[in-house]
Amino acid sequence: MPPAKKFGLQYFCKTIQILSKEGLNSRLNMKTTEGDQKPVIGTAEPVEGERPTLKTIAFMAGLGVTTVSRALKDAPEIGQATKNRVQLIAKQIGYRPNRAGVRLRTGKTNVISLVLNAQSEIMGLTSNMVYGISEVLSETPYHLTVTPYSVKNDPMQPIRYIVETGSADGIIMSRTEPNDPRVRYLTEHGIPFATHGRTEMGIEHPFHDFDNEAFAYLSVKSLLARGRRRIAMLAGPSPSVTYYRHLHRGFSRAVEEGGASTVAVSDIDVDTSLGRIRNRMEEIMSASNRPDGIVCCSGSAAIALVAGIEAAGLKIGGDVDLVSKQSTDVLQWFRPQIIVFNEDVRHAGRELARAVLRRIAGVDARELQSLSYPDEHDLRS
Amino acid sequence: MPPAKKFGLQYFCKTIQILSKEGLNSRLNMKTTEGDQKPVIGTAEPVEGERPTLKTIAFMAGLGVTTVSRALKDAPEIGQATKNRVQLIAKQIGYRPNRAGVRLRTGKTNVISLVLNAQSEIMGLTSNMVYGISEVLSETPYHLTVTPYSVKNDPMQPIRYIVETGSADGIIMSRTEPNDPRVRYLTEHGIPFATHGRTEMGIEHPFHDFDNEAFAYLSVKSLLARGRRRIAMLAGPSPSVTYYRHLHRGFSRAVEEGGASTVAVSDIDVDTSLGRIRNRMEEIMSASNRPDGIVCCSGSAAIALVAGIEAAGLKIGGDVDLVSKQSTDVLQWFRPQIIVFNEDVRHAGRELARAVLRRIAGVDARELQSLSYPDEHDLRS
DNA sequence: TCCCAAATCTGAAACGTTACAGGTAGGCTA
DNA sequence: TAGCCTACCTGTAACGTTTCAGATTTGGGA
Repeated sequence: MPPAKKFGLQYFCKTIQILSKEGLNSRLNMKTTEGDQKPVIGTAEPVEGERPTLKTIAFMAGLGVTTVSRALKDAPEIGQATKNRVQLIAKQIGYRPNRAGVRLRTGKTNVISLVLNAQSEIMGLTSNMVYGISEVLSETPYHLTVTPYSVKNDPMQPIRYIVETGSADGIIMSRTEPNDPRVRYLTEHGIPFATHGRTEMGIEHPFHDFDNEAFAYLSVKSLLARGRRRIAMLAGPSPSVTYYRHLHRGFSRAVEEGGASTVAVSDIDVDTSLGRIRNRMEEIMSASNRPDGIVCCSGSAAIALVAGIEAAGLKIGGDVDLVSKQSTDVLQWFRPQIIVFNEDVRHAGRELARAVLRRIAGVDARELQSLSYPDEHDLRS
Repeated sequence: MPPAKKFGLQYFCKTIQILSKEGLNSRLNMKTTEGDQKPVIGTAEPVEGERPTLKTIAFMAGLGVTTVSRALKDAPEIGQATKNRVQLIAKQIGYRPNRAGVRLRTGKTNVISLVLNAQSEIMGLTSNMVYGISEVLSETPYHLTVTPYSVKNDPMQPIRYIVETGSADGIIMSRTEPNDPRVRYLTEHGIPFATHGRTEMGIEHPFHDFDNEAFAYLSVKSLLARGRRRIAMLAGPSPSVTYYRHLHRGFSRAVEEGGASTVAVSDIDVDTSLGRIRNRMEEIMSASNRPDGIVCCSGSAAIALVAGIEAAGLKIGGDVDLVSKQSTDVLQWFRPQIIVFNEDVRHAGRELARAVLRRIAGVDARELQSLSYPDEHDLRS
């Protein structure tokens, strides 16, 4: 008979005592050492190839499955000694709850879903977001699943899918619109979520946002400080996305305050292909009323902008200044040097993950709203 | 009594007939229209707030749950008429199998896990990989979960977790090593996987790889064609990663063939911070034995390289030429123009996803190995 | 007319977990 | 001593699915 290796004699005895009740062994349907009827008990190694379940622990501890389940989650009706013992066994045999079992019984998935637009990739945004979220989730039982959708498709589609199939406990999504149907839908259905970006629909929900108004304002200010008077902006996607408005608000305010004028940049935005941005920029910079200061809200677009500007025979820093937002540090090393403000998307990911988790835990949405501010790195000053 | 809206009289009658057996209604535990005993049947709308299950369909069709389950997966022992009927009902009420139920019963998770190194982000790699994979999975019942690990941690850790908890049906991972313990472990455990990158351990497994040897070879060739004689390379991560060797093989071969010489680039690689790359590059380019041609295998590193080169007072295209791999199209617009070869990571993601799925389906590993070739975009020629 | 096989269909059990509704033992009060 | 309360533990049922081992029906051959 194998000795009760690490659990001490008491557990062994208790188990034997339980075993003496007739039929228990077969009722528990446990593996036995071949030939005789003595089951493998008391050993602390993960003995069987199969994954341990509550039943395994219950068998080893000589307890009921229910008791084990409760002991593992520190329920008040279980004695402290029992809890300690159960938790020790669980740890030693490497017990991990079966997620399918939990999910089937409770409906809890332990999944957070990141819903992403697969078309509009702003340099480094997706990856940093993913890593930021993972960083937080890795210390929890939650897993991250990614649910992308094409910009041509209905953004509601993945959301509906998740809700209808109950495939996540919480959702993180970006590119919010002022009146965002996803926010309305999820709120109505009581599904916890957090958005990267704000809305303007009177619904309080968790969000994290970069202060694009401040970014645009500061960007224009720094252009004005360099004596630029004719300011243009390559803005966030379509006007339907909320931060487009923030950008324009900050932009207009700074331009007005500085008594400068604006030059419209039509036909292109940060979702446009870099080739088109370059070409259109060349046109714009070749016109007589060309801007002498440009604000850009995407790092990769900025590189294309520069290409267009130079194609028009103009010089950054001389004929025109450029300020850009960046979400990696690549632009820091880009020549000609441009003025950059950093958006820490990884941090945003962390904030969003924390927000959904706390929302799931029942925290009021208003406590889960945060803003982060542009961080200027002007390498030229 | 509600009419059998869309299913025709026969189903209605059949249902009624079934219902007439006493107790069936309560046995099925179905909701009934309040007051009387007539259950809601035959209606094709998703009537109840609750999600339909097999039981719902069974009830509506007047069949057993088992039959419905089988009918939905086209089992041979079910009559064609029944199949059609069941599938129609399922479609109309929007039935979707409960993943937890399936997973608990069969052990199949319908999840593919992408295991990622969260530190070494090569510009655009992660996001494009994610999108490529999703593109393929979106047409299947599979979901994508992302499991990142820090480069400081044991790369085996996430793999072990997935295997031990059975949390995915297949795994996609990158940064393979010639003798990769993950590949060995997964092969031994019979878990389907596909790697981005090859191994050299005599184990046949599905992979997709970019031909880095060809990339390095062609890069050096194009430098030689420009009259460059002293060639250097900023190589892939540590020598422990397989593609490092491929790069060097292609590099050495081309250098030898051209009778050129090499300049070692020590202390930095594509995993190093861009700031260090820039500074180190400035040192290297200030030395007397500086290279006049450089190969770089990461787009973001290339930008830092250029910064270092220019800091040393040298001119790209004049004093030195630079070739870089890129996995987005950003470098296309970068000035000074450098020679670029494209690696289509999104395509790699698609290939990898298809490979795991086919591996799960039992296809031989040797049929699931593919290579993609560098695609030159030299804007200067 | 009867019987057998093929064609369809069926309920029960099981996967691992948690919720529910108890059960038992021991100590305290009356 | 009985009765009751508390502390601790228990078995059963259920979540939705698939598998197993039949059950029923149908049709054809003898």
